[in-house]
Amino acid sequence: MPELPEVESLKRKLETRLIGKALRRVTLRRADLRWPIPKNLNQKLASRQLVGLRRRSKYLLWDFEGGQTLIVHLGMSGRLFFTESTRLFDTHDHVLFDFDSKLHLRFRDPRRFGMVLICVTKELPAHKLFCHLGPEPLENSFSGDVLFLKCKKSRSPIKSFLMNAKVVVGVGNIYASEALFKSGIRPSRPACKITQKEAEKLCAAIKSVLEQSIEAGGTSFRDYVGANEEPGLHQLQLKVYGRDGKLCEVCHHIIKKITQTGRSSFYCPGCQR
DNA sequence: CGGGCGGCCTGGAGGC
DNA sequence: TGCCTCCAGGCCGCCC
Repeated sequence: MPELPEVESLKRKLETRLIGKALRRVTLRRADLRWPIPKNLNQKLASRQLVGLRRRSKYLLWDFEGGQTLIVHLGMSGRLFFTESTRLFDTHDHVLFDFDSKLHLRFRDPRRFGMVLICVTKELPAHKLFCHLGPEPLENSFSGDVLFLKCKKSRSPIKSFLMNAKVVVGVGNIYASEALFKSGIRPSRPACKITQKEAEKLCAAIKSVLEQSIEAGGTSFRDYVGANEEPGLHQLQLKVYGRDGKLCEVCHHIIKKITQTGRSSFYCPGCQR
């Protein structure tokens, strides 16, 4: 389940090998993902040079010369990886990107929740996927003050609140649980009951949990692998996510699992108030 | 208008 | 061992 750190790690690995390379050919093997993949990808991108890779939220943005940007979202089970062979395909290999220098990249997504779209680079900020997004959690535009002001206006449980992309982007189920553990806040607390001090602690916890995960190459809990199909290592550092029934490393209470707005949340009843 | 939830998918886990 | 059910979850869009 790729979240922000997984997409960021992937971006860093891809850019060292792909920036400046020309995309020779795009082959679309299956277009019927949840959002259909446009059939004219090859027509728009073939023989164009990749001039930049960016990440916004969990979207990977590929800027090509000629002013087109490819938008890729890994959804739940999406993978993007280099491959030697251009022949052996899995049934879930939906798009093949053949770059110069025999760099073959493959987009595989068994659950087909992912997205591969194209947009004119200049029109990206106004695109409906991007125009309502909140701040990037690792940038200065996301601060304890900003979080506190937003919290005051909402009675949603803080865990659901953090997963709302209008509040902050890129914080999914794993890192929301982990950041709340780190800041000692129960996931069920109404956002408006968070104090200024707690908002500052929570903001810092979100940043540090995400940064540590990027450092470890992301979390490979189920589906995520890196550009060379290598798993991330951050799952080894998880304190509460997926650890229900086990003992908290800090206070030895039993970690609990609850459901909030249809998603599982994990917390320590001893550490989180 | 904001928040909750259903639908989209398939693989893997767990129960019988 | 095999079949069936359930669960995972990001995001959109509908509905209250």
